[in-house]
Amino acid sequence: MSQPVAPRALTIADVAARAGVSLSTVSRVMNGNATVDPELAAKVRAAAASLNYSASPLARGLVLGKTQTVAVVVPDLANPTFIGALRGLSLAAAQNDYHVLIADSSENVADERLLAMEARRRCDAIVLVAPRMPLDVLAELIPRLAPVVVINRDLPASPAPIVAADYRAGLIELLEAHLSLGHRHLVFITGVAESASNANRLSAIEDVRASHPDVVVDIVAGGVDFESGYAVADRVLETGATAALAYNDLVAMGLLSALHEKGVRVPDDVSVAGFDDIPFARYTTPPLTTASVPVAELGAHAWARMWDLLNHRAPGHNVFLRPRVELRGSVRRLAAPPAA
Amino acid sequence: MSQPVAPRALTIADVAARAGVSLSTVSRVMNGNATVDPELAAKVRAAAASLNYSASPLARGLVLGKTQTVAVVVPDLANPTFIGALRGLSLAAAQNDYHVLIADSSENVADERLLAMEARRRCDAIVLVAPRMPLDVLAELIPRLAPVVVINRDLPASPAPIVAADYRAGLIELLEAHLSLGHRHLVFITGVAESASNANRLSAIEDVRASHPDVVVDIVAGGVDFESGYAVADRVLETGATAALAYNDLVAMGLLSALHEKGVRVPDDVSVAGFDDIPFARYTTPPLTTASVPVAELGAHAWARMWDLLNHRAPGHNVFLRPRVELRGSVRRLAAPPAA
DNA sequence: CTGTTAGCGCCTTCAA
DNA sequence: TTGAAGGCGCTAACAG
Repeated sequence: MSQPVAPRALTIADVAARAGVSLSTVSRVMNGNATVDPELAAKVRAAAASLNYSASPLARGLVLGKTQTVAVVVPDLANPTFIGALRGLSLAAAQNDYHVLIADSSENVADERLLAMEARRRCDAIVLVAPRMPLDVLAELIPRLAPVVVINRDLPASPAPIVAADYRAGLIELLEAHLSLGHRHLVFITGVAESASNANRLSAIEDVRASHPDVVVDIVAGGVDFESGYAVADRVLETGATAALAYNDLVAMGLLSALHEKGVRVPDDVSVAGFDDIPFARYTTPPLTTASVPVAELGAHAWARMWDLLNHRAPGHNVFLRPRVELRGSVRRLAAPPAA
Repeated sequence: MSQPVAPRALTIADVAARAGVSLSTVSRVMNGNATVDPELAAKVRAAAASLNYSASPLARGLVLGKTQTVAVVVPDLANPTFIGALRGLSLAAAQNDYHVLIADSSENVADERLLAMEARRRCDAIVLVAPRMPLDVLAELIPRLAPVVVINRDLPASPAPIVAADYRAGLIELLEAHLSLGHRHLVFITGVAESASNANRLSAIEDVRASHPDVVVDIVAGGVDFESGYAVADRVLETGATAALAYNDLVAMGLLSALHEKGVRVPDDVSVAGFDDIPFARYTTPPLTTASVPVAELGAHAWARMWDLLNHRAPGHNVFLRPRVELRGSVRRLAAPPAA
């Protein structure tokens, strides 16, 4: 036997009948619109309360042309970064009585375009988290999805507000932190070659190389997951670097694990750092030094921009959050500092 | 300047005009309903295609009384279990052209009821993940939200289909696995006392105690997070148990960390196990033995039940997924087994 | 200040 | 087979 369905909700007509007024009066009272005779208003409110009435969002949406809902397009709900952003956004949106629809493309870049357009039809706006979407597709898509807020992409002259972490600046800070600790020979484990965020990282390295001619930064091809980090341990060690910086925490954790198995001590034999500060970074052995990306804040800022857009206000300036260096046990000081 | 909004979508009237037919004909063609003259149908389809028309989900929703959307009520998007379920559900729902609205109560049990009812108004059904919601509230709420599917609660004679992990059975298996490895003195670190899932765990322990009179299982009060595990290390060691089983992986990881700092070797000095198999459990040092809860499958099963409900079919039987023991490096064999 | 009317965009009887 | 008309539940002009 199938589960009985909740009884049909009451309509505005039920309330009107109960209160002995017209539909419009009820509507007005419910929306606090025009002025209504206090006595009637009270009657209406009483009727609505006793009937436990609330207006159908669907019907309101149709006539008002707005759904009180935004869709978030994410590539993969398994990724802590996206979840964090989703969470931050969802909480902030709820504060403004907005709802969040999720559109998980499950890493299928090809479908992302359609998915977003589809989602847009049932929503008032789109929050786009699409790290892999080609720039030209993005450029064509944004006007059709508007209002849109873009997370973690740096689009030149984007018509859509952008909220992103500044991975480049973050990595520079992380590299500099290593230099301050006396490291002069580093090795960076890359992500996937094609990705924009990987280019960011490499550009940061160029920057540091240029400003510190005495420093060597080797590059080892890596990946984005634990296994990648695990796999490159030998190549990392071969460089002879005193510190290894991984594309992200997952890779760093893989490296940590491989080094542990090989009997290479961290940080005594080699220092290791990650990037992102995912929830478990602080719980590795030793705790992982990393650059923390405030993912929930990303979501909250995205909502702030979105809220402006929805209210036809100029959105706040594009915001780039600087990841913060979290120095933990996996990185050690190389030379004793001069006495202060 | 505010971002321009996407142009208003075309209506069925535009298509009708373009094809030179009536609205109803377009509607029929779009829905493949009544039979339409093939020639006309072709014209309509051509018009729709050239105009890039698709029906307004909002308007359809209003007249059809269904939104093609379900809401998932979760206590906290930061919890890997809920995310896993959400992901599994979202992917499965998408297969059936259904959309997922998230309703994050941010652990606010008091608001959960209202949140769910609110969400229900804009959706066709509710998936409820509410581990802390009192039974009586649940009982009162379910009929009003129907159709509903409940995740990870074991309600006696529930009118709503249930999809859950069998924590009790899982813990028994995990305990037995320890016994097979020669452990005779265990210690269990509890979660929060009030929670139903904690009661499950304790009941599992009673079960094992009863069937193995020679085995000692001590109990230490713990919690649900890393810090709790970290804090109870001394009390765990004081028991003299050869193996510690934590309420969940987070607690186990905290314990692991504290033991490491104290110079207590795992698993040589003491074995440690968690529960859940969160994504990072395999990456601890040593890799954490645990009982893996298939969270994404939970979501997929939930959707299957939901799909039945939505199609007025009797839903599949309630399903309890048995967590699987994942024996990893954090637990060791105590006595050499007799030669086979 | 209140009620009547006309849609929002679509689907579905009902006649033709 | 097709078109016209009514209505899903609500809001926003428009009269009164």
